Amino acid sequence: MASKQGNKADIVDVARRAGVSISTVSRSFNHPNLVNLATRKKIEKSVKALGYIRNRAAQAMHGRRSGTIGLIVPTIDHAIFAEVIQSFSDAVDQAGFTLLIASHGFDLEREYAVLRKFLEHRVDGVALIGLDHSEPTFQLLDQQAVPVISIWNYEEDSRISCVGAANNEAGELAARHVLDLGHRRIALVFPKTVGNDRARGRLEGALTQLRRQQAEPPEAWTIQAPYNIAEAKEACGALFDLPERPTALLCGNDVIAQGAIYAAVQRGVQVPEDLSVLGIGDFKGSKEMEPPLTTIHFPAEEIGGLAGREMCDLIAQSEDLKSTGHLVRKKCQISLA
Amino acid sequence: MASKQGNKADIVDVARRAGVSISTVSRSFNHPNLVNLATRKKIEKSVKALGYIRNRAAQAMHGRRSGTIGLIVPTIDHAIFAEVIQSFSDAVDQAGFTLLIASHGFDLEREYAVLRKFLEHRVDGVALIGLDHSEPTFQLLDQQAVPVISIWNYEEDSRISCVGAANNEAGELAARHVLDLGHRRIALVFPKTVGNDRARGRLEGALTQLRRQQAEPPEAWTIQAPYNIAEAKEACGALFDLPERPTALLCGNDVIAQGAIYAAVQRGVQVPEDLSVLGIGDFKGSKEMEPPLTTIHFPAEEIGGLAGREMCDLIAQSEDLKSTGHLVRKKCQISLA
DNA sequence: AATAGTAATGCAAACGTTTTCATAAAATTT
DNA sequence: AAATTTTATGAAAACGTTTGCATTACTATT
Repeated sequence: MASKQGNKADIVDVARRAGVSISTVSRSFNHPNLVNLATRKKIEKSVKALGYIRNRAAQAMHGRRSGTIGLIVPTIDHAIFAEVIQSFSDAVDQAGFTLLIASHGFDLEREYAVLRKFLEHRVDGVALIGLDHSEPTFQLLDQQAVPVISIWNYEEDSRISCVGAANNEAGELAARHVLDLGHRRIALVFPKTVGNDRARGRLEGALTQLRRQQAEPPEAWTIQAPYNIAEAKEACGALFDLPERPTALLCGNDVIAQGAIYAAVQRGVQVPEDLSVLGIGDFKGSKEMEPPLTTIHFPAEEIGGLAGREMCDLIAQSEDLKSTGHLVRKKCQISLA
Repeated sequence: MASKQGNKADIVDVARRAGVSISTVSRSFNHPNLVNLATRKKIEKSVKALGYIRNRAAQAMHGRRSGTIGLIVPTIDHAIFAEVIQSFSDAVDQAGFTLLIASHGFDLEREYAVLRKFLEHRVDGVALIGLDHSEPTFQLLDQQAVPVISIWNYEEDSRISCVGAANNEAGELAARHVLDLGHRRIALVFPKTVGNDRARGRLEGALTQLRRQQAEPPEAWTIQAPYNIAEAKEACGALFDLPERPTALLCGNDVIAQGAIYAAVQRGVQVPEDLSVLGIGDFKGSKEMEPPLTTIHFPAEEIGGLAGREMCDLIAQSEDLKSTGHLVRKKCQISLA
């Protein structure tokens, strides 16, 4: 019975078996250069023999970092969030952090609840999607002074640090592209914009550009579709069945655009001859479709990776206590794919 | 200066401000019924005033559960894993757990490393994808006696608990379907199967069924394509350009099938008139394609949710110490979508 | 050979909780 | 009114680490 009744070995067991004090064991993990090589070997052997695994919860109690970062997203099951989650995860993994993740289903009150839960776990940093958050969320972040970063949107006057691209520019670029192609009869298909600053920015950017060129679409050509290929297909189908059909379609994201293309193919509407369809997002596979989808590239992977690295930096800084409380903002470029 | 130099309030600060002992504060959180209502109110007020947030790391140190579950996946950025992650996350969230997530990029050594990291965080349970894992991984799980569940595959003699569907049945069902449609000239497009028991099972199931009906495809019609729409499209395109073209295509998953359909459309091959394409996975949007994709439904959402609930049960059981060490296996049904 | 410095180690306090046990006060029973 | 039970609370030990300080044993310097 190397250990007590509970089967798991702790640092005391390791120390006993190696014939040294627990301080030495602890040091051999955290400051190996302060420990004699021979002693270190003995400890290592003892660790192996007992199958000892360090307890980070206990470490975290010493004001040390917990080694975790919390990521809160609206939803995981989403082509583009999955991409950004992946690259964020890779970046923080590389720095040795463990990722806590939770989704709130686009409900900002649940977002607040998740944030509280993460803070109970003493995450070293928090990452959120977008810049639309509830006032209690902002206050809690502020009060707890936890390093925080917003992923996805760039805004020069954001309340918290952010890494992302400008959605309004994406909308503008999309609009400019179809205008440059010579289109004047342009329709818009966007998801609901309440509580969704991403979609709102894109829509506003597109509208601004269209108005500037006196090509604002009539009401009947400004339709809503959720982020869902089946419903988008149906909504766009209804649009195509109108007596007056647009010659170009600006879609809030690629899923909607894919639905639009399928609706067009279904009706024998030739893309791009009869109709230009433009997406935003540049999802995997969009370019490979037949007919191919033209789309504005939204650099999700780049944003996620950059945000992850920035998050780690922020944490490192906050550790130095010389934390200037300085916000960081990084802008990634959108482009025509 | 309500608190010490460090700005964050702890239970001692709360107790002082409320004029009670820390025991009482702790009790009012964990066993509120043992604490006088008036006292509880005072404590609550103090908590609010100080912005106190409980420290789960400290709780975890008392042999209490950490309240976390670790999920290790090959990759997050994957239509179908994203779906299963989402439903697993929802299920464990609902039980109050926090999810730790990490991806290993199909590298079983990294999987082992991630598992170790999770165990350092003293996760209450671990979930893995599939049943192919390294021997050290199995041994570590065993030795640490941590509740563990495998998501995705069902196998009646699995080494660890599992919740999933039978991939070989999916392959069989797919093959039977095209055979029933009268096809004899059938090609197979599957991803690499080494270290991927999902793909291997499907492929074996399909081959078994085809052989049974003397319709085993020639070598040239058994091709490999990664889980990637662009490469799948290209690989299938090459297949279609062969002098002898199959009349049906069995694809290892929907992404490959989508690539196949695009390759067909690109060449003017009519689906389903000239060619039947069958996918496995039933991704969002597969049915909405034009031409639509027929696919075997793999119940990812159901599996994730079930696995999440089962994971929580396993943890609850292991707490009771009467842990029989009994494995749990749940089979979800695949079906023609 | 005496001194100063360095390397290696141990002791004990600290971290923020939970929980067992003891005790005091109040409510209930006799 | 005394005895008993119940309710509410606090003191202190415990959880598994890290770390500042003290101690010892070398090594290098004079």
